[in-house]
Amino acid sequence: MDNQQGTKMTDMPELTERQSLLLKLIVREHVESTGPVASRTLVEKYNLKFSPATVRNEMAALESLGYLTQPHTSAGRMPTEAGFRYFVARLMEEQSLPLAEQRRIAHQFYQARDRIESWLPLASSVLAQTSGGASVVTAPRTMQPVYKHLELILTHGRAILLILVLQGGMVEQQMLALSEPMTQTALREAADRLNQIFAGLRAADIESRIGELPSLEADVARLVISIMRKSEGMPSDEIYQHGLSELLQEPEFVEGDVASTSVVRVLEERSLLQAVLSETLTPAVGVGNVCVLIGGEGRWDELRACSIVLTRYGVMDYATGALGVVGPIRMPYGRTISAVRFVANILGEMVYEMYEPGTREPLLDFEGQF
Amino acid sequence: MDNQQGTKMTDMPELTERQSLLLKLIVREHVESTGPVASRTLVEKYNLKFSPATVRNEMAALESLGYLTQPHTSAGRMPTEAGFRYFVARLMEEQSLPLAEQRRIAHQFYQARDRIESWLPLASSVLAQTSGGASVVTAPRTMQPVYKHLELILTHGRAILLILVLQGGMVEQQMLALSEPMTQTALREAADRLNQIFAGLRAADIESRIGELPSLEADVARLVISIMRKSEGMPSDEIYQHGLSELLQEPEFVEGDVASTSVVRVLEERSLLQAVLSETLTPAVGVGNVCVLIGGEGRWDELRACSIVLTRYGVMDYATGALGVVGPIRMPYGRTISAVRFVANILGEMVYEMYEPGTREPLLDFEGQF
DNA sequence: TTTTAGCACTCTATGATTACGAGTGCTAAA
DNA sequence: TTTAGCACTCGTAATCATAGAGTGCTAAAA
Repeated sequence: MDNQQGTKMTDMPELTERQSLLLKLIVREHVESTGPVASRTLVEKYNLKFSPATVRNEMAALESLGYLTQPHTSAGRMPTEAGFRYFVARLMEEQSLPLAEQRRIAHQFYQARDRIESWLPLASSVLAQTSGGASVVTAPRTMQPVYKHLELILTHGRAILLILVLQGGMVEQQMLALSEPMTQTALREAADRLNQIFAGLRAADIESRIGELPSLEADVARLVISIMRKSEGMPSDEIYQHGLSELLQEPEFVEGDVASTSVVRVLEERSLLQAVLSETLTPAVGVGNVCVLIGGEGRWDELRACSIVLTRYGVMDYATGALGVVGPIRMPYGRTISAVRFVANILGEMVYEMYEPGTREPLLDFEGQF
Repeated sequence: MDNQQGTKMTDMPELTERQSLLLKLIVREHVESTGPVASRTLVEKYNLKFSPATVRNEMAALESLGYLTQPHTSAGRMPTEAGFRYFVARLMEEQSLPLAEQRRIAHQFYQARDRIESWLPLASSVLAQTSGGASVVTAPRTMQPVYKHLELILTHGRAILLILVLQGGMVEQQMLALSEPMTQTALREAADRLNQIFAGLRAADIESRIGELPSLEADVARLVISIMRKSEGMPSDEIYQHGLSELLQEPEFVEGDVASTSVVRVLEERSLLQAVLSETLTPAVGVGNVCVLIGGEGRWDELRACSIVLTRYGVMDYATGALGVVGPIRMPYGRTISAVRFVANILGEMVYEMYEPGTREPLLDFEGQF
């Protein structure tokens, strides 16, 4: 199970069992306390069978392996990014959400089932609350968009508003300018003709039939194709987020320093966010697979101070979006990963019902649950 | 000209000419320097005809009127919120944007004219850059929405996706559940019938004709009415913002304190933001009127640390949105107000062209300018 | 060979003390 | 009414001493 990305497992030296235990405890303790953790504290708090001195020796070993650091000579140790990575890859056990919380969340989604437009904001707010970090949710996009309906609306002289409805109810709109003025009636007829020909087709199919069309329709068709193509590659730019203010209260961000500013910038600058989302998710991991980026992984400077837990949701090869949590590097990964996976599953289920309804057993039987 | 809201002008005691001058200079200086300003500094920097001692006397007077404060006994004075309010209402002169900047901005909008979906993000980013604060732009909403086109898409059993296109190209979507299953063809026919009857009508008109319809169509029509009604009152929940990270770098927010957190929360919590936007804008000020909220005006706790410069844009009684800048109380109001007004004008122009094209002289002749 | 007790050492955090300087308020004279 | 002069206040920065937390090392114990 390779839920790490960009880090080869083989890079990681083996640890003895005791070292593993200690690293695990140090991470746990550090996540709780925020600060460096001391040998004595560990021994006392976890009733270890060996002495602080032994712990110190092991700590020194873990430090020379690059998994721990000291802020200064006479402080305790805290995990490095590599330490967290090792932890996530090898030591962490997933902490699934308490059943009561799962039910509460499922119930919220159940109640929102008819209001499509509220799905993503809900997912975002649930994720933020559950994880304590800032959540990010992108709208699902079809990998192979299917034409459903086109609407052409005259706005001004030769200016037209084009509204394209794709299978699954996604709506894209764009303006275009005609080479010569037309009446609304003529436009309507043109749209109807295109709708008859193109309904149910993909971009490639439409392209192959452009030759048959008169020039106006052909122009429109080309625009339609470009819109459909655009949605193939990138994640949607419809992005929902929540919980930034809570995130900024985390001790590592109160410094008002470069750290916090860069996090805000990541969440604000959509292009940057999209880059992270898409580059991470392109090497498609399977459904249910969650991807963890720790400290920007050396690739994103703005993320140096934080970690991201990400996954795709939706129906693979059909319509997927991304969904994740941004938090401090010192993050309760086990819990966050569960939360992300859980919300992704519910949301995926709802999207699935929407696309190819009633053909598979739901992961979560909403109706049965209440 | 009453561009202040919620503060009666008559509350404001008269100031002597010299006091006005000093308040003006103190505000200007404080905005520049961030800190309290000293009597000596003022005299030297602005070559005043009177001595620091005189300035101190006047300052004491202004302080007892409530327009100035001292952080501590031996510091200079800085304006209070009331001081800023007086400044904005009486002393400030608007500083219109440099012509070059106006041109640059107009050019950007001109280039984006065909991509409707980029208008608001562009407005938002321009506003943030120009003002140095965080910008907020809501999508325009029609006060009296006009039905244009309806689309019913079968998704699953009795579940339907309803897409409603309003005049001006606004698109609303919602799910609904039918009482009994139907085919896509039947739905299409129903939608076509409704489209024929309702095209060009308002909610009230539609309501009066519900009686004529068979039950399915009547159900759908009721939903359509509720959607149209919803858009009458509140500002759109489609909100664009930009520049938060820059705002958080302002000295009053680097403290990572309550102040900065509450600002982030305001911008994040849409319901709160909508409350501010709508309550402020309901007592409709005329086009071109800009509204200034200083320090939350005692009504919004979360805004205590900041000011908002807001205006409506669009076509009154037809389709309007809100647009504004959130910044520190210590804000260059003259400049910000100009920026807000300028962007609102351009955006209003574009919306106008879209709604009722070619019938009035454009405020900004895009094409002529390049 | 591994573990551990003991101790010296290092570094930070905290508080007290001091000195400095910026800016005012007041008074008395112009 | 204005202003020069001066005492006074208060915050900031620097310096210093101290306490305490935690380690690293050494030598003894297991």
